[in-house]
Amino acid sequence: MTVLNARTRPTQADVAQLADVSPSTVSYLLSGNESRKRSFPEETRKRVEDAAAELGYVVNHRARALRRQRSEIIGVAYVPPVTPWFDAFSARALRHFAERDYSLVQIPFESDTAESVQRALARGYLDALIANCDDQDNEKMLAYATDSNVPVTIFSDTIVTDAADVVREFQREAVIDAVRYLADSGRRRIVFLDYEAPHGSPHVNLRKRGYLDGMRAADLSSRVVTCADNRQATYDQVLRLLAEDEAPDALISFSDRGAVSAIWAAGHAGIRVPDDLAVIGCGNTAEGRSTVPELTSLGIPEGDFAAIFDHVLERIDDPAVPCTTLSLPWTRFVRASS
Amino acid sequence: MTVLNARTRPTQADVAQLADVSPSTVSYLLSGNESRKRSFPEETRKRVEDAAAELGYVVNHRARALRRQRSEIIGVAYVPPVTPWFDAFSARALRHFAERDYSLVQIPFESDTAESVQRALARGYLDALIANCDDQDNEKMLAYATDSNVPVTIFSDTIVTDAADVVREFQREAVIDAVRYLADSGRRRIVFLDYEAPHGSPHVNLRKRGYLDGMRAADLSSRVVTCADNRQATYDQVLRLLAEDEAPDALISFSDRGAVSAIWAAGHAGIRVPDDLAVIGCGNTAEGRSTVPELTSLGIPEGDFAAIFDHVLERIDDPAVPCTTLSLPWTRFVRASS
DNA sequence: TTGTAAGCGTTATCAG
DNA sequence: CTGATAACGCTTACAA
Repeated sequence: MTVLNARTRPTQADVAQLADVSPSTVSYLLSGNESRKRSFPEETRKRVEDAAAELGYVVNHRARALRRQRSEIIGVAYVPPVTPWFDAFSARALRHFAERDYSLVQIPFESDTAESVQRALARGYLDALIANCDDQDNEKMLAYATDSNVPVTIFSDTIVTDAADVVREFQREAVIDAVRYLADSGRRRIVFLDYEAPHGSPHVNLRKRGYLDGMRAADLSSRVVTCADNRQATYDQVLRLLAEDEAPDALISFSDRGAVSAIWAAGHAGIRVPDDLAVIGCGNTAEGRSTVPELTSLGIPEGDFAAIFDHVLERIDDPAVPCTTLSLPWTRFVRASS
Repeated sequence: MTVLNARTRPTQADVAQLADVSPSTVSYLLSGNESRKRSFPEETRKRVEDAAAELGYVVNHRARALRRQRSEIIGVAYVPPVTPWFDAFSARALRHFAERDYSLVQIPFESDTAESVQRALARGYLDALIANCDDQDNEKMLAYATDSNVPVTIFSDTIVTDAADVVREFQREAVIDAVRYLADSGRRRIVFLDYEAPHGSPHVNLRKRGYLDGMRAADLSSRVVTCADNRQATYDQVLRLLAEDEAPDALISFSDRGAVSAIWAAGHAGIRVPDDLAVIGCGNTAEGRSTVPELTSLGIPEGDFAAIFDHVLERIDDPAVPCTTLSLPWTRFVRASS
């Protein structure tokens, strides 16, 4: 004998009572699969739907999650501050999963502990996790994945594992290709703008690697300038660089952000882009599109995330589906700056 | 008669069996309150803890959420792209709530529909929601809040409601104060750099309002320059502005971002900041700290979010706690640029 | 000090 | 076509 609590949301039992059917009928009609639904007469279905509408019934997610062993929540983990790329990625994920009735949540975490991700995975309120972080953190993700049994997807060009789906971007190869592209168009003094890794993380800098390999292949002598992680500082450094006797005729930047600063610096040094100086960034972010001239950039092609998302859903549906390695090679988006 | 599924995580029943106690004992010991725990002899507790460790038991969040009617997940909703301010805010929230055993998730949503927030609230997997958006979206949040019964907190200087906690930032008053500050230090030609609202949203621009009111109070004639939402464009506009005959001797920008572009423009026009031109931004973001000279900015003081977070927790613990209006007035952070 | 048992709201099996 | 009924894993009176 339960007194109906006014503060509490209506349950299927309430709907059943009002529609004068059994709770299981309500369950079938309100959240069963389509074919099962069709086995009910139109009249019953309407009665139930009306009753639900009248009471403002909406399914209790907690109960459903327990019973179905599925929360219909997918998480994307990242280390703040958010990058424009990650922003775009989440937006695509949000839409893709929403169409399939999944919620998407972002889990920001601190790189040293990754505590919030660990908590999320241990508590098990996620059906899957997509992590966008460096290899150091990726290793943690793999560990959490194995002892929480939650399907995890990571982005890494180097890690080999069967504990998680891995997305390969082939960053190194993309930069090699960019160097070749510049060399082919006659550039000789190509300089790489690098950034110090945050927190002295020891992860491999594949973009720099690609630059060095590319330069060696083109038989050009390489030069790396390490910039401070700060627009103004980058700007100043590029300004000095361009004032040198043997000034570069092309720049490849670790990030679009650095490349944008370089374009500004060139502009104010009276150096024409791309005529006197070609500039290429990495990331293919929105920021690069709003400079004058527009920035050529290397990055993940838009529109190809679907394969990743779908594989995540497959793994949720059937845990026996094996982890795979997905290829999502960076593309060269040639715009006005090169 | 259930066969223990190998893929399934151990339950309290498994722990109980191994430790040779009843399931409720395990529950009390592993997730009961402290005083209850102390009523068990050390020996039992140790047996249970050892068994749990051996099996790698971790509480099933879905079952607990159903039973406790509480998910211990708090959401912060926002419209991408993320702002530096929101980044900082989430980081503080993450830490504050984590210390109290709550998870924090971010819910990005699209401003026109707010569908993902609606879904999250309807499904009820959040114990509370903090939304950071403009008044247009805030109205939606209020509607969702009332029909989902989830405690919601919004940021608004104008909305009056008892359906949600409201945080007042007093942006208008802060800008009035900034104008007075500039006027007192002898500035006369103070210009406001404004931005067009995205998607033509009709929300009140309290910063501009404050500027206009402040100028009137100081008996100065006002001038608003509306910039495109784009660093380069702002830069160019400020450059033109500074080349005028009656060039401004002070700028107040709607955002730190715009103020930073202004500082750069001044630098390249050979105009000294702050001697010839004072610059003040809004938001007190990290970006402003990395310019030369450092940017004076208006914004929420760091370290005062605790009151907001604690009130959220109070409302979770007791739904009868009434909604309040919290004051978190913007402060003037005077640095080198003014 | 510990165990029994009744739920939390939903889904799925199975019988009618 | 519909309705009992038994879980899902955990919490918490209440009983022993």
